Amino acid sequence: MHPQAESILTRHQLRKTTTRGKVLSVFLSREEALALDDLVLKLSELDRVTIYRTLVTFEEKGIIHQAVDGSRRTRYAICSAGCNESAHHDQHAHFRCTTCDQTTCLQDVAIPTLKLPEGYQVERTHLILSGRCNKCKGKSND
Amino acid sequence: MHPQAESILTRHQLRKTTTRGKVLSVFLSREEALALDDLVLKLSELDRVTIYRTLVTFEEKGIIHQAVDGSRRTRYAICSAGCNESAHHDQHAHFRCTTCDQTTCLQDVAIPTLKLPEGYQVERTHLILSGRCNKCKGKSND
DNA sequence: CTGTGTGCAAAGGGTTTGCAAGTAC
DNA sequence: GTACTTGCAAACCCTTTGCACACAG
Repeated sequence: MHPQAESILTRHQLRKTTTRGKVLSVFLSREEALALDDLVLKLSELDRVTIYRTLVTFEEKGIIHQAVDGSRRTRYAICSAGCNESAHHDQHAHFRCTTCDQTTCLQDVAIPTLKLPEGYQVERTHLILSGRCNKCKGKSND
Repeated sequence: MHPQAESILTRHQLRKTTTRGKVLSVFLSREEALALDDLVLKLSELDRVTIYRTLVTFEEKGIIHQAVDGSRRTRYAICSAGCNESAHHDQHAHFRCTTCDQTTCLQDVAIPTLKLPEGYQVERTHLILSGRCNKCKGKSND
């Protein structure tokens, strides 16, 4: 198992299983928000539901968090060092390509501080840009 | 039929049916982004699929647009005067209450202009605040 | 009268749960 | 050995499509 993956599992008091190691490695290797299907595709030897439950566990432990991207699928991104079960530091925007349906973390686009309206207790903020990514720019609209 | 609803249907060259009148009235009466279920609940005399298709038609004509809110349901909000089939002016944030699952249009919270990263062709921007609304603030976490 | 709209039935796509066998510790 | 994990089957929720009847223009 990837040493970084192992250390994450230890830190969060989770058993070091092959499945968890593999799922974590995928998250560690890319700056993308991944949907269940993405993982199933990359880890075809694993059962879909097992991956699903691994994601649920990781989310509960604060290892990953959901990244709202305006698509129908639930996507997850790995938490930064500052995240834990109760608080997440994911204050950057996400870009969703409507052509290839890939969601990228835009680490450089911070979510600006907003004048919050009264009467709302805001817990999370999501900033989503959607359109076409570099790869899909040239493609036709079909 | 609500005169404003009638004028909207005329303007978009749609037949003035009872269903469309009723659906439009609901949108005109509130500053909320509505999911199919919300409409089915309020218009229980109408068929679910009929309402669904009405929403599809309205969206195609640029009468309503989808409001991304991070929930599983597709929600729609009525377009402002400046909207049409191809361009939407929905540059305000949305607040989603994770307790009552209601989504409000925050007309006063404009989406700030962002320094867009290179290589992305951005078409739409969504800003979502989630947490608890005024009504749900006091409620327990269960 | 003709083409659009509506209702009912059923299929699709993604997520979630139940249960028994397998594995970390 | 025991509690946690995994795999397979199936339920669920919401959205979408097919088809026949109803209605606006």
